[in-house]
Amino acid sequence: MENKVKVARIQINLTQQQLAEKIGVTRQTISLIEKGKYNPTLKLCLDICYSVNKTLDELFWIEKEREE
Amino acid sequence: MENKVKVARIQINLTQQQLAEKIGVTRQTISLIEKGKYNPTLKLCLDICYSVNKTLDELFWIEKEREE
DNA sequence: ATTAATTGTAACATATATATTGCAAAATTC
DNA sequence: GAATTTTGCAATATATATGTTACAATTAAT
Repeated sequence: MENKVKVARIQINLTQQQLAEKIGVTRQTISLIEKGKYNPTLKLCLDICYSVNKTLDELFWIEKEREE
Repeated sequence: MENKVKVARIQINLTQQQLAEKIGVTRQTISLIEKGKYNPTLKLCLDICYSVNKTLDELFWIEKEREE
């Protein structure tokens, strides 16, 4: 579950801890999401988006791999 | 957790059952998501997007309510 | 080089997303 | 309007997202 959370977070100069607090989630959750090891909930994705001023597509969109 | 899944699904003429099968999930899950009673997983959101040819922002984006 | 701050990760607990089955209500079709 | 399809929903079960705590590894600051 790759994404661009880490880049966006660093762009606005937040640590995982600070982002987590802003959202109201634990740092571990942020860490695991950034590492692509979690499949986050839509609500959490939205909260992350709001906190870093990005949209869902900007942070979480993944082009569908072609199926032939 | 409002969204535009139902509209998109009807646009391409699928029943909940058909969409569910296309995605590999149960009809109940689709039903609850359309009703806004579920907070789906990012992976599931993406799979729905792929199945109805929409992006995350198109189906699931919710403008942040202004806080003050 | 040490210290402090940040991040990765593991084990276990809890909350909740999703599955399963079944049936009732609505909507479509004939 | 009866039959069929589609959808809503309830109860229970299972899988997994997230929390909690703690510590190691890495990076930044002094």
